Amino acid sequence: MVTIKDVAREARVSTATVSYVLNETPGQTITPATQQRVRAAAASLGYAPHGVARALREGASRSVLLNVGAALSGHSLDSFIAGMTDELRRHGHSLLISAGSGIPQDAVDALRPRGVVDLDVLLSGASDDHPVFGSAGGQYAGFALHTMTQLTHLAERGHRAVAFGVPSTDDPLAATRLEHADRAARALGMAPIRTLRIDMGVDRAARTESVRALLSDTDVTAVAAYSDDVAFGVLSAVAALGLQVPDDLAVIGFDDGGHGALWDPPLTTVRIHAASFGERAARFALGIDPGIWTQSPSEVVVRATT
Amino acid sequence: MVTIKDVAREARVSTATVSYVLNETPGQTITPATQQRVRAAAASLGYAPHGVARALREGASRSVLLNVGAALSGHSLDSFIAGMTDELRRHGHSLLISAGSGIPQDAVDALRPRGVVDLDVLLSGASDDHPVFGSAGGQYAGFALHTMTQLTHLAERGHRAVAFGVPSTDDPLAATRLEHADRAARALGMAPIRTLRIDMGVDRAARTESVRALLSDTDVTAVAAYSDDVAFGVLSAVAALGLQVPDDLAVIGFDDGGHGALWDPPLTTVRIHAASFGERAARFALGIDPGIWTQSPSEVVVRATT
DNA sequence: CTGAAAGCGCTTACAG
DNA sequence: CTGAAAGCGCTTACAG
Repeated sequence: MVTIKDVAREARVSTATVSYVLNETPGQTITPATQQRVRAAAASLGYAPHGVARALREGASRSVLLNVGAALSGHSLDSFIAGMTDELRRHGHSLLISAGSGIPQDAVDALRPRGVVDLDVLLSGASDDHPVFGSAGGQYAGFALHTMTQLTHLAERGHRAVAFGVPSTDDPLAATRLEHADRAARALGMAPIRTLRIDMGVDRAARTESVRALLSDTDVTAVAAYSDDVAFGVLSAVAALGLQVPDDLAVIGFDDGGHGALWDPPLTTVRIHAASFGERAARFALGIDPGIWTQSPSEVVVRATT
Repeated sequence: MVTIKDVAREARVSTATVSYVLNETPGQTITPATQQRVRAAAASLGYAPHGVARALREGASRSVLLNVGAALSGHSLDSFIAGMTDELRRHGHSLLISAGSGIPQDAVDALRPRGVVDLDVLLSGASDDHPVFGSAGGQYAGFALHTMTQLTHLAERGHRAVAFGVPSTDDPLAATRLEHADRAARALGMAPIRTLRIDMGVDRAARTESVRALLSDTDVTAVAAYSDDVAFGVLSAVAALGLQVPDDLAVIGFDDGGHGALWDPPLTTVRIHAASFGERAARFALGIDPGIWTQSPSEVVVRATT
């Protein structure tokens, strides 16, 4: 491998000069001729700085660690990661990813990332004024904001009594999401939210019974689902009951996975602009101002179930 | 932060001794009493080795870079990553992930991973005898093997003329997968595979027409789909045609995403044991023998569409 | 049985 | 305007 010493020898300068030129260190006064020689030497030798040596010297590697957490599911993750990767690369950094509960200390010790972000923490939206996930000056952050998008659509269609559909299996995020929904419903002047638990297995009968009970026991006219998958479960139950969507019950999914368009009827859902979140997360981790939102963080994809 | 020097001072030994003890360097002869002192000092100070310094000295960091590639979709990725992470951790390594086409050189320069794996390359299954993805002594590797699982199921149900359903949008993996399917069909004594292109947007009419044409122009009795999503598209077209699954046309998905169980009728599909692949990929990257398969790499989840 | 020292490849005060 | 040197925190021949 070629090191800074090789470049220095080739350009007939010291390693310090090579470092100054290649890093464009401010406040230096290297003559253009020397700079030229250094750059030419670096290029001809194919020099690439040794990131680990640099990290040792600087105290941190040019990387950011993202923990995607255990709670995660949903289709926006891919684009979140893509957005974060792109923005990080623009600043000369790489993305490291871990998956589990909490930031893995061994990875931090091994790679010394410059920044760290834990999606589990961010997505729970504990802090409404978070620089990454907060709306521009608004009251809702992260998933709370997207849930607001979801419920607002229902409110605009005239629904006043709504249920939030969650998987009947334990999901660590379900309780948080339910809170978001209830808060959004109240803010929109709706009745307190109901909970609809949907069996996500092959037990169609259980799903059908849950929806039947909801319809007969309450005056709920719409279901906001935890995910597109939960929405599919509700949809199949409504069909099994011989009822119509959206007339007998409106349904809206969450975190558009694309296949909602294939369902019959095609599923209305919330599309999360996760790439923007990823970019903001990257800037936040690097200590750069994320700036103001240039687009809405989420929007409703209207298809046929509302 | 606490360094090896601090531990050495606390234990009243040199840094070399600390290193030997903590790394259990073979061929050393440190007295149990000294070892005891060193370990106690390290524990009481909460010492954790500085991975970057170690990486500089050793020439590589204790990490492996996984590029998940552009071609990727499918639900087995999460468990692949989880499996790889777990196995790596068992060997004291961390997983770095990038997403794009090809291994990002800047990340390699920055982190100097000990190993590198490119999923795009592995999944195309170019090499049948690959230590990670090859079947135990068999002829099929990676996705080729799973496609074999998929087609074998159809053959066992008596199907002789089969179509492979791909998204009509360009997908870099589609051509490769189609080859796998054709190869599997021939090996199973079936007719050469047909191609069924499925529009994945809201254009239900296009999907219906594709399936209608397939049924009227050929003697195909079953569709092996590129993904569960493609299978859903076929299913909705069959329903729109007023036909029955599996009697008029059998359908099998690929890479079980769970929501196939919610469809009506529930989708038969192929479950890929991706965590095992992840573990093997980790061992391969570290230069450890992956060993023989302890379970089949993929299996058919029989539900109601075949 | 244990310690002093070199060196991995950089960056950055400091000297001239 | 540029160079010699220290130092980031480790590991590992080598000496004793």
